[in-house]
Amino acid sequence: MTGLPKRLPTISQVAQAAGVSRATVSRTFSRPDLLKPETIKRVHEVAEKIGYVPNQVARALSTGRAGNIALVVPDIANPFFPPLIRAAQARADHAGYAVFLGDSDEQPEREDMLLTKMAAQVEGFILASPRLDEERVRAHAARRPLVLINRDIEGLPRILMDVSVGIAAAIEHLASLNHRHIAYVSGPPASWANQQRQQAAVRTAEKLGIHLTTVPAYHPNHEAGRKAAGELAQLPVTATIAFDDLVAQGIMAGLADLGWRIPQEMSIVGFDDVLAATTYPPLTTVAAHSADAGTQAVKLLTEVLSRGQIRDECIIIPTELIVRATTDQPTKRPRTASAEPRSETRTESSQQKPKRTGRR
Amino acid sequence: MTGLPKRLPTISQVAQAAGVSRATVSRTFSRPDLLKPETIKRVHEVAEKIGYVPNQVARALSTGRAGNIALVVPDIANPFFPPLIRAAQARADHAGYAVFLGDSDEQPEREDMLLTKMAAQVEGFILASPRLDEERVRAHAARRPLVLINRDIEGLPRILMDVSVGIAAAIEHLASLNHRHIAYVSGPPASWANQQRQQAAVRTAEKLGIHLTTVPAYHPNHEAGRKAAGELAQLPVTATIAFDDLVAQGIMAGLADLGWRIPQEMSIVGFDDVLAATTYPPLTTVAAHSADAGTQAVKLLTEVLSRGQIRDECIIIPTELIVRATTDQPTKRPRTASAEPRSETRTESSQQKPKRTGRR
DNA sequence: GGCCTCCATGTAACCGGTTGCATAAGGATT
DNA sequence: AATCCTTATGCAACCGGTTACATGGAGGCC
Repeated sequence: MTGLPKRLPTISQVAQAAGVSRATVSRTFSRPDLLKPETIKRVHEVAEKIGYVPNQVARALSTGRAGNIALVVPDIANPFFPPLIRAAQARADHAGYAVFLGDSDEQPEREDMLLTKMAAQVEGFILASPRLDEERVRAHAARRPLVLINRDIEGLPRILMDVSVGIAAAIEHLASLNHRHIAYVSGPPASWANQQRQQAAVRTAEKLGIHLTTVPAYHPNHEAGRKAAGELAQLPVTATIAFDDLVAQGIMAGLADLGWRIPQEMSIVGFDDVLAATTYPPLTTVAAHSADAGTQAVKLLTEVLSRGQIRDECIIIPTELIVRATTDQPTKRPRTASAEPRSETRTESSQQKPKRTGRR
Repeated sequence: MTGLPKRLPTISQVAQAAGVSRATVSRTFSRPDLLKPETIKRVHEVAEKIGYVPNQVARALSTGRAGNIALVVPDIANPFFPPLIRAAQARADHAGYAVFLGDSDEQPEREDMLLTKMAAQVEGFILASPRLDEERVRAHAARRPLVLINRDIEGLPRILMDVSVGIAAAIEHLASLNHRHIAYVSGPPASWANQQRQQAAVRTAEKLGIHLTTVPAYHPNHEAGRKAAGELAQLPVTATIAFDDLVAQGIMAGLADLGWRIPQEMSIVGFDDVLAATTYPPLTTVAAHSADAGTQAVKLLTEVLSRGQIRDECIIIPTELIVRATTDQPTKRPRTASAEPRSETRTESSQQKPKRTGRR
């Protein structure tokens, strides 16, 4: 048990020890071009010895530039975000900014609170998949430059993902494999991302003359997918597109519990490509390139910060189908008469299979 | 394209508009007990109208208390950390602190840099699984209170996981299922966590008279596990304990590629319980309760901050075996003569199975 | 009524940097 | 030698809060 660390060394201490003014020490670290090389050297030596590092807080107060940007996400634990966060950090670092990360826990009020508290400590905001209503987002954008990811609010710079390309590719891929009736397992109905994906799916299916049934999953996680599997098993579909990879993985587990083989008895397509290569079998999915979104957001924000102008820019990140091992031609189910109408029969048969009972 | 947001409203503007001094406005937000209720009300109204929020940066400069704590992790994308981060945030929030998150990308130098840059903006540090050498860690601890997670440096407050209990339980569990020869697939040899786990495994195996073989995986990820699976398949082991869940999942995928059935032909135990319920079959694992570690770390740090004393405290978080569906009694492999010596034969036979060829 | 206390608020210094302006020294120009 | 320019550095105000201390008015007490 010891006392707390004393205060950090200050510019005054360095100035005194080096026999120069505070201004000179300050310039050593911010505008060395104004000083004699030997002065710089001396100050650096003294600073090193004392353990002085410029105080970012004081610097922020006097310059108004904190050297930080805020990145707010709804849930760090959702695997969609970590790659985005890493990429954002890397890019921010590159531009001399540190990233202040906030997790809103999916709650709009927490999002609001975080933005308010952070406002003075950061130069700008990046809001990923914000849950806040448009009016509040605009209010925050009026205080600090703000870039949106996965949310389309006119007049604000934003990074969007063009889901339609990827979804269309996925459905075309399934169609070419001879699937004629597929399901879309949705995410949170209120989510902007879900609306985009669902609409794109409906539109493409219509165009290709494919029968599409929507099954709700509400929460975008494994468990919801697992539950949805039960419902899927009763539908006459041979392929499923899930809201995201987590849901897809849950569906795979749920169907496996019912004894279904993938992709033979059900083709599965995920979305986001965040788990993709780690599932078994490796998941066919629509890659959303979330890391790119993080990079682009920071790039856009730092441009706004340095140019002093807000650009009503909208950067679209293309999505892309990645075919792995969960999609294949539909096969007639060996255990039910192939042409037999549907659900009841199929459900029964799948329930006859021995069910795994690992505890959860 | 519009101009940047103007400066944030300041205390002076509020003071002027409310007809009081700056001190009074300040007290409205920090020591309201000193003021008349009606004054508070008036100031609040004015502040609300102007959109004033106390500037954390200025406050930090004058009080020396930033209201932030730093949490540095080696890799956000490793699923071990997000739950820890969330829990830490929640607890910090509770205590009135915001969390400044840094990702060191597993690089000691980045870790060093982050801590240096953040020093003035935070009141204390939490270092999760730090890669920095002990001397540097001590140097940072001398500047700001610091709590370690998963690293045992004497004299510093730290949160450790008692891996031995969980590992012992895992091996006893396997022993009781009649496994006599098991493998430990290690993580990074230099990692403190890996050393702990490996030692515990060796010790327990010895005590129970179980034959333990170590297989290196170097990187703690899915791919490394997948590679290790090839090696495992050639060993006469019937069960495997992996460095973490990611590696375990990779092993499962790798073995599945070779046509092995789990748990019938190989029992698998993971570590950390970060994926556990989402794999298929659900993974038996040693839960490390990483979220608890986050909570405890923040709790310890805030205590240190408010008591003004550093406690050389070491909080041990117990680990616990969670049995799911990847462990069972070893069965004789149906495709090889059960008593037959080993590897070559077994390897051949597994390669006869049709191999899945999803592209990666 | 005079004095003391207490309460609510104002005054001004301070936190640790940055930066516009002033100044001094040295060199070049004429 | 006087003037001017350039370069290197110091001086002091400022960023937006906090807080020790000062002040003034109201109420209590003898």
